Amino acid sequence: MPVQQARARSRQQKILKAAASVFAKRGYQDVGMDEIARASGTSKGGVYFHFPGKDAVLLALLDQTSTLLRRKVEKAIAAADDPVARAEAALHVLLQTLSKHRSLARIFAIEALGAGGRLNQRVMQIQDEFAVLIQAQLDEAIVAGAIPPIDTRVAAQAWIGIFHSVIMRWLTAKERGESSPDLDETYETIRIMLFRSVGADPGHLPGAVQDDRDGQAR
Amino acid sequence: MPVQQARARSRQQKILKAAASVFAKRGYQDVGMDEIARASGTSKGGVYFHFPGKDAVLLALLDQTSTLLRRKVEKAIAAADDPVARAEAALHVLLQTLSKHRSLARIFAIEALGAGGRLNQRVMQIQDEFAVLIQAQLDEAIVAGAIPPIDTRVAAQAWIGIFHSVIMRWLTAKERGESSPDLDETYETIRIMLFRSVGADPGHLPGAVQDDRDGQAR
Amino acid sequence: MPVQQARARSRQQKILKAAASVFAKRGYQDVGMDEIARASGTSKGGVYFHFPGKDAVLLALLDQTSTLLRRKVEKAIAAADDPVARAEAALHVLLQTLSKHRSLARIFAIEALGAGGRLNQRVMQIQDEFAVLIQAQLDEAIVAGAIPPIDTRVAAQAWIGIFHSVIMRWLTAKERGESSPDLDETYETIRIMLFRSVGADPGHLPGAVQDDRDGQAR
Amino acid sequence: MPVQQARARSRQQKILKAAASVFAKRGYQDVGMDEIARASGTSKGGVYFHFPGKDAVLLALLDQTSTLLRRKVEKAIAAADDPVARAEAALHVLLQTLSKHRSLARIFAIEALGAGGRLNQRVMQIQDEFAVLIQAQLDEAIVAGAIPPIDTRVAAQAWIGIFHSVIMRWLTAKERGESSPDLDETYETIRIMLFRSVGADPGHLPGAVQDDRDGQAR
DNA sequence: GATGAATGAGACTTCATTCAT
DNA sequence: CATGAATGAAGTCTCATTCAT
Repeated sequence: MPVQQARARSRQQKILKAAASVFAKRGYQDVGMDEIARASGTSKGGVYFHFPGKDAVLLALLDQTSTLLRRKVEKAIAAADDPVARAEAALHVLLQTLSKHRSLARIFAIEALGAGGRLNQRVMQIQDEFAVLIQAQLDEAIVAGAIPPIDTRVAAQAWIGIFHSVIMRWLTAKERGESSPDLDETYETIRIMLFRSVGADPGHLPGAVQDDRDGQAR
Repeated sequence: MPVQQARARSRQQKILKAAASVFAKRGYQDVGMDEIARASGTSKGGVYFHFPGKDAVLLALLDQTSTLLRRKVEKAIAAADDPVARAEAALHVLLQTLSKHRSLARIFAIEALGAGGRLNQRVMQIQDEFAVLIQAQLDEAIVAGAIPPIDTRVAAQAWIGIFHSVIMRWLTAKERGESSPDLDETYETIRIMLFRSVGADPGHLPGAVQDDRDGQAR
Repeated sequence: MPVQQARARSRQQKILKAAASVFAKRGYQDVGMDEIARASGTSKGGVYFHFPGKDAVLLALLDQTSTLLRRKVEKAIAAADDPVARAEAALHVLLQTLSKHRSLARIFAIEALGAGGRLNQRVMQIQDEFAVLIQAQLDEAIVAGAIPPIDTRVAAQAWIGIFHSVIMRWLTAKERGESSPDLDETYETIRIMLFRSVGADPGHLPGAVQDDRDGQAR
Repeated sequence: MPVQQARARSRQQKILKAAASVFAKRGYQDVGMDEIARASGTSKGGVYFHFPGKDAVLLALLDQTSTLLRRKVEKAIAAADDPVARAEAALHVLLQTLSKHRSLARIFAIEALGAGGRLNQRVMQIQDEFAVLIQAQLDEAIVAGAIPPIDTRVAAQAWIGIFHSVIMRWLTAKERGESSPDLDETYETIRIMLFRSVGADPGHLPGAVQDDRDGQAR
């Protein structure tokens, strides 16, 4: 029955969308299945029909989102010219995408990390996946002689860490009494640091041009 | 009544120590006051006599620990020679200290995230405090001409992000099926990246020597 | 879904009935939700599904009971011949009904007092409602010239006070080492006092006849 | 050691006074021993040195107050001229005294009644003691031919009930959204009802004169 | 006598999950 | 497929009472 399957999928999407919204607004821990159900226009039993449990909802959300993100990242990588630019483009597109989906950003950066056990692991795994993508570009860059040899595994993870810190600052600015930082502006500095950190010349790709291209591409 | 006060203080310390242990082992969310009490050799009511609630226990733990850490960091900063080295020494001593107190590291990096908004904010605040320390060194470095001008606020935060990623990898390596990374080795790469990221010459301070000096400073 | 709703309503009734029983037997304060649940053949969570808290159970009990009582009282008022008799009939039927439901009597007169301000207020409100009914009859009696003018508001409240004292004595007789008073006998005296207190002639309605008529009215 | 005994007694009085205040303000159930201790300028252990438990504090308060009240009532009875006036004077002085000590009124009429078991019993006992005093006057009145024969036990209790209702209305007026009733005015009606209820002529003792005399006597 | 830290039973409440309808 | 009533384990917190100092 493809009709029913389609209905089921759409219902699942509705639930995931609603869950993303409430998780971001009130925190994974503080949201009950009741609330997810209500926000989805379903009943508690309905949610349980589609997902085996509360953490499965978040897990599905993480998986679905990370798949989409990875696709975007891969596209961005493919579109860039040289290895280091490719690595940088990966992070840049990640940042730009999440900056447009605050809920998802919060879920990845805070909610799922603090949700304990399985959820935590999955987030780290997803980070790993992105780190691997970046690492591959850095490896190429070394082979190409664009940057000096370095432990690219560690470097890629460090880049993810930088990225994470930017997102966190942005997400928690209001709660900390700061004005929300301008991400584009912040990223100017960040890109320079990324390039320099691996020994690449930040000057060989003028920031403004890069930014414009990226912005239009999406 | 210094006698009773002394007893109270020692009991508080006992509770905090026990709490650190159980929070790290089984997660803030999964630990009940029962468990904290049992681990402290106290009763539930005893814990509540000293702390108004479970989150207050974690809060006290964070505050106490962060104070100690800041002291260490300040000492390390004072002991280093030039501005960039001071900034780097801050992170290095942080890493070395937390690597010796896995429980505390886990609580700062992971558990506090799942403990609700207030705790969350506090962790970010504490990160800010360290960021400010680092930022001050970078500012000096720029004034001294050791590194080119840069948005030191963003840079300091990025450094914290790098540091954070190292800690997270180390904490979750086992759960992710990886072997626990050797932090000293990892840090070799990290330090180079830190220096380079702000345009400093990483070569001017050989790793081994740096390590030794740090060791003596503590 | 009238099926589920029917089940829910019946379950609520079961809970209220059980609560009335245990509250009367062991006192509102000494009864836990555990006990209410057990007595209802439900689980603690089940009680909380239907009532937001322990005091809400008592509140619902008071409301439901007072509605039933008011209906009885209004019927008795309608069945009596002259205004003063109507006022008296109101109290009489109240007494006769509560004397058959000791649990409810105890809950209204004693338990609700120890259940905190809100419940307390509600009981006074309910008393007010009955006082208003009586006051209306006394007002009519004055208009009809059956009794001399008087502050009927105060008078009605005084009647309630008399009624209350009878109930209290009856409820606490055993605990005070007295034999439980015969309410019918006591009421002989009470009725005379009620009539006299407002200047009515108590002789015009012989007790026995009054009693029979009341009995039929119900 | 009479000195120590005196100190002990004064400390007890301080505790009782403080307890009366906090019980009246926040309710017996909601007040903890901590609060009693703090309000007494003592420590929790200090309260336990003087009283075996929380209910013992309230019990002592009830006993002490009721003794004082009984003394006043007996004096008022002795001062009145004829038997019915004596009975009425008992209630009147009770009302006037409690109207000047709202805290105590609330404790007798609400807190202790809702406090369960022993406390409840004691309040009813105390009510009995006053009822007996009144009953004795009514008995004399019957012997003297001032009022027709009646079950004086029931009558006396009914009088107490009327008295209780007046106090309750006065105590809870604010919470019920009413303006606090003027007790003197209310009592005009009440006295007439009291007299009439036992078949006495309320005219034989003009209200105003009676009131003035009573007021001056105290 | 007094203090206040400590106890521990028990209160209320929440919520992920199950399942009859 | 969906509903929502029901479950029950577990959690946080309170507080009368005890007792070492």
